[in-house]
Amino acid sequence: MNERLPRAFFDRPTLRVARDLLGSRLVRLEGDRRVGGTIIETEAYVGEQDLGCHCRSGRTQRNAVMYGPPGHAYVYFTYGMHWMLNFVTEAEGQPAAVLIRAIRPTEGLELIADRRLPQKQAVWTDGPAKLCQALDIDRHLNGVDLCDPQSKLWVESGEAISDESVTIGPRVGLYSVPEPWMSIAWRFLVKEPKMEPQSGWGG
DNA sequence: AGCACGATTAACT
DNA sequence: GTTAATCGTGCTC
Repeated sequence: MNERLPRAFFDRPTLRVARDLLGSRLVRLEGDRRVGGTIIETEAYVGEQDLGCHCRSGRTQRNAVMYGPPGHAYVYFTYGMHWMLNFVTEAEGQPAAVLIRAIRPTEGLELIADRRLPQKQAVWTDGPAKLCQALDIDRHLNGVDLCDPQSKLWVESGEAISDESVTIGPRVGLYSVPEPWMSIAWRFLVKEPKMEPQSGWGG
């Protein structure tokens, strides 16, 4: 089960891709060392009509990757210090992507520790900027083709996640976005005993 | 050219 | 629960 997910996986409705990414494995190759983990939280950002999406004002230099073909990485910078990793979905010309919000680290823990200590392991990769720091993901990976056998970032199939194990809710961090986009339930989260969701999810 | 703000995090009280 | 950190981006003048 070490094969990259094919472009057809990403060339589908964004909500389905976001749901199906749960349980799959994010892999980053540093030299000959694998670093990564199981995807446990995602969010969907779908098209120019989605006022929470970076494409709400049309195509710009920053969001251009989202308008390209599916299966590419859209990596952007925010809050003056943080990087975010997304996967482009749907057909070329149709801007949409899935934000990777959290993974459970499984490979390359020593490399992750180098970049995340002195934080505790439980919080090494439980946020979108944290996992980018842990996997050393920044502007250099923007636009990378996840389906190119040569690229150093990709996704592999992993464990199956049943619907009973998935929590669905509103996307995080959209404060001044009009409804229904602020509250629409486009966030997908694996229920895990170990990694408790953030506030507002009182299970 | 200037400005307000952001798909967040970590360290506070 | 609150807030500083920190700068690229997109919008307004």
